Amino acid sequence: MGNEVQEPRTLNFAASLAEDELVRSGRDAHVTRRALVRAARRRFATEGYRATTVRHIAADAGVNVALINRYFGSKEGLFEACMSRTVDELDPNIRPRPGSVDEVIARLLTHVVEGPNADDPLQLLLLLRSSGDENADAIRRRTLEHFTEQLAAAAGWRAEDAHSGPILLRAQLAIALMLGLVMLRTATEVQPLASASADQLTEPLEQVLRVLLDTRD
Amino acid sequence: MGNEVQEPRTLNFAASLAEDELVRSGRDAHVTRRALVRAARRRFATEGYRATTVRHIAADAGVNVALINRYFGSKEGLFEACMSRTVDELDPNIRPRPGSVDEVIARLLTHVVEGPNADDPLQLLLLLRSSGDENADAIRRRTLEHFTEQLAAAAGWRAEDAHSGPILLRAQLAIALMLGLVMLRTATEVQPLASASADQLTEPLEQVLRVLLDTRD
Amino acid sequence: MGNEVQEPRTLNFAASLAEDELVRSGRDAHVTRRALVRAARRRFATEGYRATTVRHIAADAGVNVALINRYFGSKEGLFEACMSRTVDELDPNIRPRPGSVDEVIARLLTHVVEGPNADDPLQLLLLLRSSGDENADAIRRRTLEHFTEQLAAAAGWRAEDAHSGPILLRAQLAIALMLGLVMLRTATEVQPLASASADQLTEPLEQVLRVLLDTRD
Amino acid sequence: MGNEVQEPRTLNFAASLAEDELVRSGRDAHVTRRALVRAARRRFATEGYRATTVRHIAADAGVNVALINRYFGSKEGLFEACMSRTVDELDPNIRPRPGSVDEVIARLLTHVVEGPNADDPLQLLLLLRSSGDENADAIRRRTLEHFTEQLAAAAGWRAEDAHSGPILLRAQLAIALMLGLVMLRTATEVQPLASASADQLTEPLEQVLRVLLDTRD
DNA sequence: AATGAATGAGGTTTCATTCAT
DNA sequence: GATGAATGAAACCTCATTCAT
Repeated sequence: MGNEVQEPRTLNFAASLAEDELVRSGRDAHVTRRALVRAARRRFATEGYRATTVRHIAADAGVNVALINRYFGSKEGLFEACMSRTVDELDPNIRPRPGSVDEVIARLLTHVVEGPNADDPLQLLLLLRSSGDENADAIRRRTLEHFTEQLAAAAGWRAEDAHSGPILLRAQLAIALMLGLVMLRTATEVQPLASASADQLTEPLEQVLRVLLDTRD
Repeated sequence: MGNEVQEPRTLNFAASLAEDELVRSGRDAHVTRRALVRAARRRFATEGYRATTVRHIAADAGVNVALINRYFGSKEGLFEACMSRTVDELDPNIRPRPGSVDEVIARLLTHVVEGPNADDPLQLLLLLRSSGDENADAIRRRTLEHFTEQLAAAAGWRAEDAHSGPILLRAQLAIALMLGLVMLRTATEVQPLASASADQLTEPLEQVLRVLLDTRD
Repeated sequence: MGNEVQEPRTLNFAASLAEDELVRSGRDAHVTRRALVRAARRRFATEGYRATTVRHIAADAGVNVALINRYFGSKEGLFEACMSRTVDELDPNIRPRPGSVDEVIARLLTHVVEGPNADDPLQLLLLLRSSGDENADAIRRRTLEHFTEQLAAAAGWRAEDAHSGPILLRAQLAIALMLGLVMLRTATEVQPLASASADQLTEPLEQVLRVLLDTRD
Repeated sequence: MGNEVQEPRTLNFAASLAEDELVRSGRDAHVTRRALVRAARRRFATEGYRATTVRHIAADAGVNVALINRYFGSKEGLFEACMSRTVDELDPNIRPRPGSVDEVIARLLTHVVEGPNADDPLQLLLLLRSSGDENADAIRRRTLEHFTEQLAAAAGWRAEDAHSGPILLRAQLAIALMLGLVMLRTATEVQPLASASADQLTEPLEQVLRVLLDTRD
């Protein structure tokens, strides 16, 4: 009564959670935690930290609000948890593996424009969202810089090579492009980008990324 | 824990306002309004709509909080005013003028990386910040799309030419890059991008923008 | 801008002020004071003290808000002035004059249901409105009691006659009826009372008042 | 001067609440809601909507202010709840039952001057208080008109009888009298009405009501 | 382990009032 | 004498959090 939680306009948060996490049988701390993190990540990424209320998150996850404090101590604690999990999931994807620059670019594109998991691009957005929490923000910044180095490394950057400085910057520009792209597609939903297909995006993006990252002559 | 309004760590908002606006002579509505819009734009752009409090804005501008409501009706009204002013100032800069694509690119770079006015890049960020206010958000989206078309037009796009669809998308990718870039430099302040000089950025950016926008064979 | 004063739904306050008081030539303290009191009385009577804002009053009177404080010290001071003026204007009307009870009743009816001046009934309402101001409220109560005694006197009440106590009570019931009537007609605007004509009201009211006040056997 | 919230001088709000509602056992939403409605009704009725602050209501009820919003959404929501409850409690009392006009009059008198529950008369006052809330005000007016018809029906009024129009008006005059009476006794507390006993009031009131409502020749 | 009631801090806004011009 | 800018107090409301069950 006078208490309803108004739903956002464009994303149905709860609906997109895996069913086994939303419809929980009742008492399983582990499952509850995961459901909360998942719900929180979507909200934080798309709406920002301050605009996200813990009640929304709890409602999305289908659990009681008080559990957020019980499990994560505070809203900021939950944000940190989201960030850490994002980092954990991101890390294996960006680790430079044997393979040419082309392969790195392909992996990046997959993650950003045609991820099988719809949450993949959202994880990137989380790296832009500040919570004001010192700890989380430190993680956030460190992750972005780490990400930059990984990408640069795949493009031939060597920390000990003073000459390769520009590569770092170029890698970061690539990241800037990806972040801007996801932002416009997901949070801002501006056309025609928001409804562009993976096919339409692949060509120009590949071109740009190659210009930035491919240093072979 | 968690609830105090923390002062931003990296930007000294009030200090960076033009002195003639901070040290206000006293009673001049016009000056006060401008001081408020300036202060608000910085806050909104760097911290987002929700995280920004009217008290902070007023403090930055050196005036009483109530004046925000007096002059702009509400926080949302102030946001709209910021947006409108941004649109007004942005528009002449992005209008396609006689000149090659190169010139457009040059103007864009100037605005983003070496603007004489330190607030220039911030204006772009406003275009990413949602306020929840229907009106302002509509303006925001429309501006982004208008911006896209202007940029595309400079690159040879013609609305009536069905074949030039991809150009629109490419122009928007250029915008995504610019927005991501400003975001990382200004709000996130990630290294090495945040402290990169205009010189360092110009070359790779020019290259990328030309790949995206220059359709001459 | 964002500053408009919204007008009430049913009464056009400013419009009903005498023209010579609204369209003031400029600088005449006396006229300004009267315009303010008139405007204030309407607002206070119909909307209550707290719901009335000094800005509305000033707008109705067509003068600057600050003048209220200049002339009356405060909102409460203005309320007191309204009350006093109401008392002054009411007093001669209720003074028992030579004549039978019938005449008193006739005068009362005239004042309440067919006053030539549309503001007459409103003055009564003011006697119900509390401002929280000690002074004004004392005046208010005293006036009501004085009013009661005057009416009772006309009906044959003598202060020194212990037996005539009930007459006082009956007179006050008559006042209660008048106040309730004006309230329902003016502030609440409930049908069919609000749109009943003087003709329709006269008969039943006369009957009731005679029952209450006419003690002749 | 002027701005402090002054405590009412004559009614001790909290003290007059039933003890079981003030000394709340602790955590029972149902009890809390009722305590809030009770406290609110007293304040709204005696001081009016605008002059009543939610803090006062919460203090009277002995609970935290935020609960008003939790349970009723807003101050206006609480007002609506008060109104609805008043309507519900009033309705059975005014429904015309088999019996003569005399009986209706007796019931009315009981409610107004010798109600076993001291809050009974206050409920009537709520019908006079406007909140500015469209919804509540519509209910308010409708209730008054419904009340009029019920009373008129008991006095022989038939909707389909064109000749009985005056009865409606007479019934409404009876209501006006009751409202004015309660107003003067409760909110204004003017003497001698305020301290008159039920006995003293019964005779004149009965007389008047019979004149208004008894249409038997 | 989980729930829902309750709290307190802080946000936006309104408004009477005072200050300069 | 009059105006409009500016102020500070307080009102309503939201929300993260804690308390009892």
